[in-house]
Amino acid sequence: MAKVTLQDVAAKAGVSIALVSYVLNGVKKDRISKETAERIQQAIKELDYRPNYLARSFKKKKTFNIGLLVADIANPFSSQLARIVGNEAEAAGYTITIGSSDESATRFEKLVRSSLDRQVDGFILAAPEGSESILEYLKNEHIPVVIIDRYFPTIKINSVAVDNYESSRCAMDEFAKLGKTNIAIIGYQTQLHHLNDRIRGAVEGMHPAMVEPIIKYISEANIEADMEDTIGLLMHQGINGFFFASNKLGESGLRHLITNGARIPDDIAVISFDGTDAYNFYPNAIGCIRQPLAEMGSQAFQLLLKQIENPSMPVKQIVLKTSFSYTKPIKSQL
Amino acid sequence: MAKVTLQDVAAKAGVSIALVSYVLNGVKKDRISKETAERIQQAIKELDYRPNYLARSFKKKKTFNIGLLVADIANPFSSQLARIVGNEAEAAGYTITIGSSDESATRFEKLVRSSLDRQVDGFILAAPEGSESILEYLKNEHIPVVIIDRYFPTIKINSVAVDNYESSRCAMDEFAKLGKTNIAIIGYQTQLHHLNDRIRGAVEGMHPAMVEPIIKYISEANIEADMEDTIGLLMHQGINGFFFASNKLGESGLRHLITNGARIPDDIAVISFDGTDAYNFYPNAIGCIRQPLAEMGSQAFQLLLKQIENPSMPVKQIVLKTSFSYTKPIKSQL
DNA sequence: ATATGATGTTTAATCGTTTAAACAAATTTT
DNA sequence: AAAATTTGTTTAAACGATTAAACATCATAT
Repeated sequence: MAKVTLQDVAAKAGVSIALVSYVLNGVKKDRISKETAERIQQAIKELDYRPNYLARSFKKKKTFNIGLLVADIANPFSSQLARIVGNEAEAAGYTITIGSSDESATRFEKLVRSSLDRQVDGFILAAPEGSESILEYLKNEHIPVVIIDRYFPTIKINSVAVDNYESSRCAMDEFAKLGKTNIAIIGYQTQLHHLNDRIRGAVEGMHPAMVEPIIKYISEANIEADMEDTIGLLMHQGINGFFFASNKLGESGLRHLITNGARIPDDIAVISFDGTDAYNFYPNAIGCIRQPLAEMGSQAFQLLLKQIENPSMPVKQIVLKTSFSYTKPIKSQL
Repeated sequence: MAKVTLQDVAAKAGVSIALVSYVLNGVKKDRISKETAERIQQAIKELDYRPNYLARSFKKKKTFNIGLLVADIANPFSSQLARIVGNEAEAAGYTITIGSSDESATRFEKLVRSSLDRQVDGFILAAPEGSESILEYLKNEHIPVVIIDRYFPTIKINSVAVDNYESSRCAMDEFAKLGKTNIAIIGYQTQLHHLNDRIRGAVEGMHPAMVEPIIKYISEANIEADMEDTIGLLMHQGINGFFFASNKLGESGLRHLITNGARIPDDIAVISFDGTDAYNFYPNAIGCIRQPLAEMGSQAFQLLLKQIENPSMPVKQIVLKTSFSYTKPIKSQL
């Protein structure tokens, strides 16, 4: 019942543990006699030997485990990312340990520390507001890191993100096409650059025919109440185009637009940066800026892997393109 | 730059590594002189020493890591569970490693094996169809396990689940209240007992006034197409009550009910076992059997913890109650 | 004065691997 | 036939912690 170790295999095959290890890892292949190798393989099979990865990791100082710290694991953006990174990692023989910072820098730092204590080989991080110092620390310690979804202009560090500014700017063309000229831009009250880029992009994407947009900042801790107030107010100000800067904002905003009797898209057009499954339940077409999640996850992991294998790799900041499309509303036959 | 070890701390404090370890772990408190202890604490702080958990786990044969294998990490049921278990674990000083079997027994076994190789202290498992043999194996090896959400009648093993049969049976009373008598029951084509219990419960929950229910089995691999056919067919058979046996079935079913022009709940009432966020976007009230996710996760972890601490603990099978409620549809002011 | 006990600290083995270095035996080169 | 090389295998140290046991030193009881 006790765990089978190299020792047991070696005893059974009548060789030293070193030889078993060599066979197991395929090193010194040319030096080991065919018969011995076979005998060892046989013993491994018969005893159903399974290496103790803990011992191996300990000795080799490599855990094949990476820390993935997302912003909010309950958000489909995060959970899908986790799934993609997980698959990518598995294919490369790595496992991931997922943590959710819930956008708290304190919690984030705690998670980073605890992952470090567990000797992760690297990190993929959706770092929250105020996490610059811990990122600097990781950089100084030469710990492989890839920032995902976000970026921090003051820190030169590997990252994978989308072009938030440009995507938002272009989305305004859609409002223009539909003849919407009174635009409201709903964003978070935040210091995160990638989110503020969305606002900036939208603002600077206004067409000449449009009036000065109204910008509202929602507090993340209080989305529902804030949104209710905001939408209620704006409905009486002739807004005919809403731009929501995140999937959660859009979800909440849409709900309140409906309760306020908005007719979408005839009276009011809606564009959201990213979406959720719930959008597909909505009876009207919503414009969505789609993020290439699969590519983000895959690129982030590959970049991290390169960095793990070559710690002195020059910093690489990958910016991916988004795509734009409308949801296909379910049309009732009634 | 190199990692600070006990060795370094010991050298700095001018003591042996054993003493540092004792201070670190708070053992032999009464034997260590106050001055030495302070000197060591000082050295720990000055060097910013952080224990190598890998080494510790290796020595103590305890990783404080548990494997959480869910059915499908993309399903909110799974991801929320992961979040809850993760928090519960964190509070107890454990980490979790999440895997998604995607309901494949082969993949499930692979994940279990790989977690074992990494020396997890135990498992919380949403075991898929056909995983009995690997569960037996875990049981025989006395590896702490808690099955969650499901159960396997042939295996006596710790579990936390809801009363699927009773919940479904009682849900039929709702149809009765609404005067719905022609019920369609939509389930998965599966061998999983907890899912079939839902069907059985619904069937045996029929009221005398109801006609024999129609039961349809959807293939999980092909939900959308199967559901389209099924709903299309049933709409012409005078069905006025739909019971969906899972959140995903309900989501898909609702979509197709809308496209088929169903008027909910006037003509057709809908009850679903569990729901998703998308349900809240739906303009009509949907009956939902709600699972006590937080309690499931918490109980599962606590049960596992007890088992880890006392491996000879008698098997405990926890059955939790569900609750029933309708979604609050968003009403347009139009 | 000597045995006994308490106090404070160190020694050394151990966990299961990996891997450089040493070694012995067989083979090839001089 | 001695030297050099190749082939096949073993020895032993190391990774960073834990912990039982040993060891001093000092205080107290006899």
